[in-house]
Amino acid sequence: MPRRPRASRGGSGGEEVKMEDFVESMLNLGGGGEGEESEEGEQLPAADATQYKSKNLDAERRRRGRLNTNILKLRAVVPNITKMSKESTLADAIGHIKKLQNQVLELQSQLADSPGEAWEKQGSASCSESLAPTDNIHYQGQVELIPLGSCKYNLKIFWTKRAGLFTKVLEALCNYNVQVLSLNTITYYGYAESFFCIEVKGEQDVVMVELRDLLSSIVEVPSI
Amino acid sequence: MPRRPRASRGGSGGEEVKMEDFVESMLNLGGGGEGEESEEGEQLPAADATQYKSKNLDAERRRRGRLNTNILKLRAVVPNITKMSKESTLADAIGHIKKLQNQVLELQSQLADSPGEAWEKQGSASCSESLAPTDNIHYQGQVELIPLGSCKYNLKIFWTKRAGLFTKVLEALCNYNVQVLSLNTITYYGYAESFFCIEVKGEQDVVMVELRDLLSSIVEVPSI
DNA sequence: GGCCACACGTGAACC
DNA sequence: TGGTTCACGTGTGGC
Repeated sequence: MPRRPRASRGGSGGEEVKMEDFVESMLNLGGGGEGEESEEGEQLPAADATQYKSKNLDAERRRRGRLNTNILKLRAVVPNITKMSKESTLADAIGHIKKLQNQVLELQSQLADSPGEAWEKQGSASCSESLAPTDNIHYQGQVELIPLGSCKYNLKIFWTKRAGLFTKVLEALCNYNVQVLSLNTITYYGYAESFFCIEVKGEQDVVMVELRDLLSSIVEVPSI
Repeated sequence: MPRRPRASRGGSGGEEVKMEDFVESMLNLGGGGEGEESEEGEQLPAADATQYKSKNLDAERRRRGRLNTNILKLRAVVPNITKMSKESTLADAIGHIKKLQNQVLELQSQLADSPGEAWEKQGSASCSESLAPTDNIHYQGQVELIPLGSCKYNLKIFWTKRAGLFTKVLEALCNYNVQVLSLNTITYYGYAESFFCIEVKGEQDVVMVELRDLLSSIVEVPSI
């Protein structure tokens, strides 16, 4: 029963070919080499010796091909692959995403020239320029999250006042198990700017970027 | 043939459970429901009617479980998932990794370019300083609730800063379905005073006094 | 020969 | 209704 030949996993003899959707090319065998291995024909008493392909045989083949192609592409963008297997490829991708997100956060904080100790000293005058570091994502820097120390962050939010908006921000902070160490809010006509000094307890891992994006989606002006 | 039930993909009725290696828990069925469907026993002429589990049945089950767990974890760290499917999850992860890498590159270049340029970036400058404390406010009525109009109140809270205290206040406000219209907080060494302008939605009935008492019990100093 | 990772075909559930 | 996605059990090749 000639199965599809395996793609010679790297393992010890690391080949590291620039494999790019070559799986698709492997699927081009069409309907050529079919109709053999006539054994145990039991399902239907039709005269043909073939296996009565089960309605979605090639569709499933194609789906598997696409999935494997995506895994290969994923393996191509992740720098350090530990083991040449699907499972570890996914695990490495997860770790890489987390590392990249933390790196972005750290770089943004460095770029924002955060006067960290001035803010941590609660009570002293604090002056900050809320600047949009990069208009990288769709929101224009209305939320900034700047790491301070171990689990502490400065959180700056600039918004236009709307009904129930601050409540949603509070709910988001509650849901992410965030302790608010201090908060300063200034409000002027129609606008408000809040400066949180927050602390997170457990594995903050990557959830801080999630929290930042969530807050951004909350305070961003609704698309007119 | 009772297969494993499917995990009710999000799609329209999005549930968004915090799924974390719940796949592993689903794999704990062990070797319980086996031994049925005795049809076409052709492989070995043993007397038992069971299917002669092919030596690596549960190993394969475990492998599938690990792989699905990793896909779920991957879906957890990627912010915007388009479709709740394995293939698009991997595709989104690939796109997200590429975007993050470009973002890191851009941030690094911006950081390396001119360190003093951050001040010239666009953005509304804001400056806030906390007031000098007039250290004569020792009123033990730490919570004041002043009705303003229909459903609006002024809420003044004075407290000594403690860990997690403000979070509890926020939770209390959330639980009482309170909309925060505006908030000003001033903090000085060890103390903070917050001025909420809040609004309650539905039948506020008597709950406002409940809320005030709850807040008082939260912010009151622990009896030494 | 056991273990591990994989590809395969298939029934079933969901649009 | 098909089309699509999924889990399942199994065969097989490489350590």
